[in-house]
Amino acid sequence: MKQVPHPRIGIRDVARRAGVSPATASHVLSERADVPIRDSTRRRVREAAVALGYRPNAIARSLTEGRTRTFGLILMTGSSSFAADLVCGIQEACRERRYHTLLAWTSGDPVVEAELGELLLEHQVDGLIYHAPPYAIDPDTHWLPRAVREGTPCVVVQERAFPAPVDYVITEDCGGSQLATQHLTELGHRRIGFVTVAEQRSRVWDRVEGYRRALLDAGIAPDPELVVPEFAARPGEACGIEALLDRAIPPTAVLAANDSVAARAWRTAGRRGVRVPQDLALVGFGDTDLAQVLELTTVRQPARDLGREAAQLLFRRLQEPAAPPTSLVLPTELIVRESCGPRRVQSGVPPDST
Amino acid sequence: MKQVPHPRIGIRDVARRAGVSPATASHVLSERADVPIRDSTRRRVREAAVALGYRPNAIARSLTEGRTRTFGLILMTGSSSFAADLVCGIQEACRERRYHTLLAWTSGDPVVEAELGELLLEHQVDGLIYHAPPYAIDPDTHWLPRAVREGTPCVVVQERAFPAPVDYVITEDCGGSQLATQHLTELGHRRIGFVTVAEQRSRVWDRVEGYRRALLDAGIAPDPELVVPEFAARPGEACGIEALLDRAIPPTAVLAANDSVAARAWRTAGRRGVRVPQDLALVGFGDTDLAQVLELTTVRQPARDLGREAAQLLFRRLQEPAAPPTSLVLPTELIVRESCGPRRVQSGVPPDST
DNA sequence: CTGAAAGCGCTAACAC
DNA sequence: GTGTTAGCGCTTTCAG
Repeated sequence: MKQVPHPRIGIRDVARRAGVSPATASHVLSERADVPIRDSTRRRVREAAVALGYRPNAIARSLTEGRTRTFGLILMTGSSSFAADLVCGIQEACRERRYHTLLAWTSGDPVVEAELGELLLEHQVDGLIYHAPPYAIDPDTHWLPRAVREGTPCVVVQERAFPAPVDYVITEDCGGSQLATQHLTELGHRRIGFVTVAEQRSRVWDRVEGYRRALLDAGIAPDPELVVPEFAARPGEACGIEALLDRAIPPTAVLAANDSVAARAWRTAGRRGVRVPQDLALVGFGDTDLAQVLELTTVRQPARDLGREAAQLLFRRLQEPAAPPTSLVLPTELIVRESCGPRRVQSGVPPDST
Repeated sequence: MKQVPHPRIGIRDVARRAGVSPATASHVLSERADVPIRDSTRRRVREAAVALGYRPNAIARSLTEGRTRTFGLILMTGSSSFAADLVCGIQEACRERRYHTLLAWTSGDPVVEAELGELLLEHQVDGLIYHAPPYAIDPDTHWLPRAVREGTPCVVVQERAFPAPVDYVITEDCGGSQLATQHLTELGHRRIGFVTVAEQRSRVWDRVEGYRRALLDAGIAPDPELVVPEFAARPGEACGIEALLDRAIPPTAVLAANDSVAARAWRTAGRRGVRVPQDLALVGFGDTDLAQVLELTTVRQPARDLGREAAQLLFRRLQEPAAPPTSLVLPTELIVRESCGPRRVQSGVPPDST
């Protein structure tokens, strides 16, 4: 019956019970190997701690140590699946070092973001992980560049240029897209479309670029007509897969800027009687839960690794604050599932024409 | 050029610059209306604070105030879309009160969970929000019941029985499922299947129960043959939608325990030449991003509201620690999209037989 | 090897 | 109205 209700017990209680001073207790409880303490004392302190159910107060500790063992995470992302994996990766990397994540997940309002960011800084986070769409960021007024100047390390995820000296982790989207396109050409497709997204995200640009390169490599001239935005610029305008299917000679294969666009394209095509993969090969981007559920061929972005590496970069910078800014590029990978079907014969071209 | 680099400035600096004592500065900066302070002084302090770019240290404040303005969130959930909405809801409710969320997102390992939970407690979170599958929890040894006993308020999300006095927020799944099933009977379906999930989650039970009730209401005897698990008990065994389609008289409509099961069913059916909605009406559960993308008829669970209410319950309990345990049940809602199609005529029964 | 004392940055009583 | 003092719970020199 060691019921210890409210009266939170502190290190002095442990010390008293073990018959030592708080300082000694602190030394053994913080596993400080460099301080020589008699083994019998060590044991006594530890026993006292368990007996009392001692739980160190991280707040007090933070105040003295001048660090909180906490990272702030600012998240504004469309794909919750990506975010979830990212978060899990971060937490994985943090676990062994007993670091935490203080979360600021906004729906995209920069004002809210700034407010939450400020809050994170008040809480003295040891570092920041930032993932948000690249709206214009003024280095002088935006909270993040200021925080970086004041010495808070920051790594930005999935962006390449940030107006402050930060570390980057990104995925190799250009290569992934190239691989995916090549897969389509190898399957026999010559007329391949791309549904992009409105925002001029550098990530999406890379994907279009990879697509272009693969086309060129296959001796196909990229047709600007076949690259269309998912969202209409003006209401009523045909957009996305619809626009592509409306072309005089519609593509036989389509890449989408992300899995969600691909999934929508799949549905829309189906409604028009265009079957995937029989009539249309489709590939997504991201390998989110959507792609997994739909058996969608896609380019895998290692979101979990992204999170893990982001945290690692932060840890590295805590040790070496002056290390040169790093950009880590993680490889993508083509995941072949069912949405492209087997090799097909191009219409108009006889099979194995000899 | 008010470049203030590293030397973090504290409240004493502000006080000095304003020509007041730290205490006074603290009073005005914490917006304490009850302390009478001359307006001119107030202004001076505030000006000094902005001029110096003062940022309060939340850690120090927490230590004195005895609370951290931080909630801990323990998340182990299958659906990232649900989790994302939940988190956003929590953050929404926290924003105005300047509360934070310390996150522990585990992949389901109870050992890791306990470790992270302990960490949250060390960080002195003011409250806990818990969402995880209901594996067996021993009230004597599990960290959460212990934390509750020691006085940390906790609200558990989407579970009904927890071996500790906590508050609950759940969704009205039984009613939602009933509504969905009723929708199917009204569409003319008499043979309706249900794909459940292996885990005996109380949430899923509710969904099956609602389905049964609606069947009974429509004068249809529930056929146990039509309730199948998504995952095979033994490898190789037919399961999920496959098992249902293999029945002598397969169902014309199927409810799934969640959207992801529904999405898989859709794909699997398609592969067997069974079209949704023409040959098979399908309804999901959750209204996750999956359902939205697929135009899947589903039962909406207000995940965001769930998060908001969870945080509210915590706030309430901080004010009234002794308030009786509360269970909040949030309404679900049938979202009709495309996966059930229009009213159909039951095979064998002539249309509008008069 | 261990303890005493100082202080992290802030707020809360209580003087003035 | 405002300043002084005393901690919050812990770690950390630095003596002993």
